[in-house]
Amino acid sequence: MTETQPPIRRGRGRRPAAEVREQVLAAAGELLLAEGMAGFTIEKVAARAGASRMTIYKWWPSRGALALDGYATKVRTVLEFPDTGDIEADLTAQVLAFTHLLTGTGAGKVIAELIGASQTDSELSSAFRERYSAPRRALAVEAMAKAIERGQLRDDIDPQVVVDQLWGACYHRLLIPDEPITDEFAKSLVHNVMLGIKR
Amino acid sequence: MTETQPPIRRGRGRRPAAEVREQVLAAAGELLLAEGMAGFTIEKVAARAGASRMTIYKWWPSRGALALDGYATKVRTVLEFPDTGDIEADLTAQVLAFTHLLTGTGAGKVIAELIGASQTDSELSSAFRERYSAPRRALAVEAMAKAIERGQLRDDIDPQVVVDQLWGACYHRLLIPDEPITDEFAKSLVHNVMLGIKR
Amino acid sequence: MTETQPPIRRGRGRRPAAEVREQVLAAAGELLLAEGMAGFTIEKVAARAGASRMTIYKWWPSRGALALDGYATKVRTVLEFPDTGDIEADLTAQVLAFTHLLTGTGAGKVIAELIGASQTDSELSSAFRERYSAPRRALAVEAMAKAIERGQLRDDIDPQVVVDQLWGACYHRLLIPDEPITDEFAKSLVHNVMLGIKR
Amino acid sequence: MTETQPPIRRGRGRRPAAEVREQVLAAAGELLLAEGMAGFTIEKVAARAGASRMTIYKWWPSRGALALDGYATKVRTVLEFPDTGDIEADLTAQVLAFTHLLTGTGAGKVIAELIGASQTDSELSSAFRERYSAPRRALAVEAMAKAIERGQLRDDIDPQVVVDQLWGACYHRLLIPDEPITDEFAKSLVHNVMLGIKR
DNA sequence: GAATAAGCGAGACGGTACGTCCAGTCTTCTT
DNA sequence: AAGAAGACTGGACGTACCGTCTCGCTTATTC
Repeated sequence: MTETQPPIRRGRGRRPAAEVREQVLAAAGELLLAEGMAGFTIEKVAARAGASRMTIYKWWPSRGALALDGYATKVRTVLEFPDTGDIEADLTAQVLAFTHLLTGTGAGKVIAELIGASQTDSELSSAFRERYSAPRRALAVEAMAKAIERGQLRDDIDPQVVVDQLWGACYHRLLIPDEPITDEFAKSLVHNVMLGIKR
Repeated sequence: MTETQPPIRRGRGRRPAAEVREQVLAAAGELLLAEGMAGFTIEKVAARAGASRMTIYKWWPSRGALALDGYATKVRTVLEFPDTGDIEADLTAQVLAFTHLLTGTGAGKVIAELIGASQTDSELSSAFRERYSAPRRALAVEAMAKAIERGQLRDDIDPQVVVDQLWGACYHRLLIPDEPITDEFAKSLVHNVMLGIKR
Repeated sequence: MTETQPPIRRGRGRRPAAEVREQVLAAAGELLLAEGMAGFTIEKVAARAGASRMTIYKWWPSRGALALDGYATKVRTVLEFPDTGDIEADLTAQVLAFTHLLTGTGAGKVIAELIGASQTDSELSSAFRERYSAPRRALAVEAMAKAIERGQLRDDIDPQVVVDQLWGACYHRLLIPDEPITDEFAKSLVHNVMLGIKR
Repeated sequence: MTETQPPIRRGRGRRPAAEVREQVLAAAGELLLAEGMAGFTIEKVAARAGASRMTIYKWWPSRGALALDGYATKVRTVLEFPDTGDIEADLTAQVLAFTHLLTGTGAGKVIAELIGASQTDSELSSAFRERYSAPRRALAVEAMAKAIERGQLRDDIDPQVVVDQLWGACYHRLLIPDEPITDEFAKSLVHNVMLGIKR
């Protein structure tokens, strides 16, 4: 059986869109991890992918949108929020997982730069919210809603706000690194908001 | 307000450094408010200020650093954290003031873009932290430390974490606007963290 | 006149070659008159004709060849050189007719641009000579040959050279417009070459 | 005496305009002769000259204008029309010199392509006329005017028209090569127009 | 009080990337 | 089986800024 390896046809004619998209996304992801958003250029992505700039402009609305897609292709994180019945434990686990993602791998820098770029790239901004932040926020909110039903949390709180106080606090230290992101920090976040800081 | 008075054409010769700096900063501030970071260009600042690009490069290490300086010149916010003895009221007042700054004026967008640009501009990043975020963080931490001494707050909490849970949550909604920044939100932030959300 | 009628969308399937050719040529002629060679693009012709670029490439070897064909379709000049027996009158009439063609309608600009493009498009160059200039040259040469036989012209002259001195002179003023093309000019051309300029 | 050889400074800073212009023109001339107008690209000229495209756009209004300048730099023909007192001999000599220029060297092709490009490049068109064709036309006209004064030519002729019948005829065969450009042709041109072709 | 040094404005330069246009090639779908 | 539709590479276009560098001035400092 002669492994007819994927030919990766080149030259001028038409190629299956899927093949091109795949190569472009791979190149985008690699470049993003290698150089960060500062060196992330449509020109460089095109060169790396062996594709034409025109093709990229046809499929992606902005530099940032391409970067996000490239990153997503590279990382493809699982989207889950296990419900053990103990909301405090679950929140702690999730926040810890998030801080580990931010600090443990190169993902922290990339996410920070994507959020940074989204401040002046509305295409990236909406793409990031729709495909990244909003779904994650929804999962956490849902888990807390269930906990309220179970009577584990007060029923007069807004879970959306709690999300900002847990994950938003982590983003804060990521984007404005006055203070470091540690496990202690992650645990304190949950602890504070669960028990309150009032004496 | 900032009466862009006639460019004061002074010929090409040497001018006092102070005068030049002043005009450059004014121009930078105006341009930042007018076009945002996206259109904020050293070239445009130089043209607006009637200054040479060389001069700007001599005094500011990066585009972002210049933008921050220009913004600071334009807004020059007061730095204070009144201590009434009631920590909950003080925190609420401060967080509300902050959200009003972010939403009420054009400052929100500028701050967001500055933080965004700081992700790929280390000069801007450190300048922002040293001159903007760190001092404000210190004030809030100090206020909470006093409240701990007064016995109003538990003594096993880390005020630094609380800062992230209050101000960081606001930054979260500013930078990733999945949810809006409202007065209700601001008040809930303080309330949640003071009493805790556990039933 | 040329009523650009609605593109006749016919779906994607096969169409009779003749129909396609006709529509492409019509589109080419219109576009040429409308925008000149500068804006004459295979892409635009295809769009105007509702045809595929591939089809055009299959039938015409170059942009210029298509333009020439389109022009010929649009103008379809009569090819005649009436012989009244008076060679001087006939030459004057023909040269005048030519200058009127060049100046009176938009044809002058188009012919000039076709000749211009033919300098870097060998397909266009040979097509233009074979289908346009050579036949006209032959007619004039033939008329003069007859006049030589009739004894109206000297028998030691080369009619080919005279063609260059009459029509070539007109092309000269068309392509390098230092001097205008007037009736006076046309008449002088014939007069000079008939009688000579020597005292 | 350490021969401080001309450094041909490179790098980013400002270079004397004259030096850059010189190198660009040299590159333009070389490229024009090497590839003709078809391959004559601002991009290639810039690369060859080690200059920035922006610089070229700043100094030359169009591709054609640059090509003409480059050609002129490369060839720098003498501009003269010797007056021996015998107008027929002088015209013959000049026309022959012109045909030799067109056929003997690579100049013919280049001139043809420049005239060709000038049909869709108004900057080139006016530059060519002002700097190339008009002065040459004026010289020939002046020589004939003197001959008229000397009584060698009829005083009712327009020298401008004669120019078209001599040089224009040559351009005709250059641009629409139905017939070749030979010495015989050149001599016939003058002969025909001097004596007339009428029997 | 005149010479000198320190900057400054102006702006050109090499570069990099942008976003666009078209050429020419190739494939898939449709009639 | 031919044509439409249209995606693809490639290359040039003209533009915008970047950061660097040189001029010619003008002012402030020094002799």
